[in-house]
Amino acid sequence: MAFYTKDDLMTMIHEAGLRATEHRIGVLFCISRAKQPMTVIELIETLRKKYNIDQATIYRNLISLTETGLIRKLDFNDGQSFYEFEDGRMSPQIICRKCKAIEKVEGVPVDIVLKKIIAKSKKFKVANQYTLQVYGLCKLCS
Amino acid sequence: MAFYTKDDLMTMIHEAGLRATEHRIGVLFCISRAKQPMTVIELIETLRKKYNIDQATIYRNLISLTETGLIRKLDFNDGQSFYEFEDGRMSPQIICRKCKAIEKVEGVPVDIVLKKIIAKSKKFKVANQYTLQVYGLCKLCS
DNA sequence: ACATGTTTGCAAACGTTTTGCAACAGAGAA
DNA sequence: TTCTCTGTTGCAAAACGTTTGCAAACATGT
Repeated sequence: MAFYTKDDLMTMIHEAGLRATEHRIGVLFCISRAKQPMTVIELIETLRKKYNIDQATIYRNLISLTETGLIRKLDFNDGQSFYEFEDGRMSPQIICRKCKAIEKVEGVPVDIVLKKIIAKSKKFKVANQYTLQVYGLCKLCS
Repeated sequence: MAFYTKDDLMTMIHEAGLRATEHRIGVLFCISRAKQPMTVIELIETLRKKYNIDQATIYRNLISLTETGLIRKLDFNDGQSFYEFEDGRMSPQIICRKCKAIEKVEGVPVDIVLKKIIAKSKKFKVANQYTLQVYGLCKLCS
């Protein structure tokens, strides 16, 4: 897990073609230091306390940071949206049905399956992103 | 793709421990005959026209039918919820970023990857469901 | 420091989903 | 068939997460 300084993030934001405002850096910093993908609710609560950022600003920053590829949006099947720092490596996640804990499982060769899916598909011949979510009960809840 | 009569569906609903009301059968029938997973908006529109069902009733039926495992809820990363008939076989889907077309790709051995994920996981040892969504551009849009 | 276009806060609007309640209807028993 | 009990429905209102319009504030390049 990367551990960027605010200066690092500022540079990334500039390179993405956005202005490095205090609030935008704050949003990105918060997401980059989170141990798990964060819900919008968590982000609003945290950022309002820490930097007194308006929720509209947070939503707008989540959009701009997602569009420029600095963060990634995740949707699980419960209506909530999660955001995580974009580290360039997409990985499958396991989600606990009970406590909603999310574990990112790295180092699993998903590409092979993706290729098979595209090969079997009738309507697609190119695909560049995926989400693989596994649902179960974590050791603490089972 | 299964092709159930309303009587079939009535039996399924009974076996799920729910009352087979005209409206609940209607909702399940509509979903079971759909060629693609349907959005809630589509369902509300269709069912209001066809059976004059209130939207609150539709939402409540989607919940009860999902809870009893007769239908399945799908979330893609665009905020909309989709529902499809539960045929017991979970399959990966490819979604077109542009036209939002969904193709269900059957016959791909995903289980192998799932086992690897669980094997690598630190917090989980059991998992029973997954969603695998691949994003790209379909042949018509690319 | 200035000029430019971006970003922000506020409040209001928006679309989807949920709720409370009284009326209704399905399923089993009499 | 009729009765009874409980699950289900319609309606309207509320709740919820997200988006918008606008004027003020700000970041960046000159």
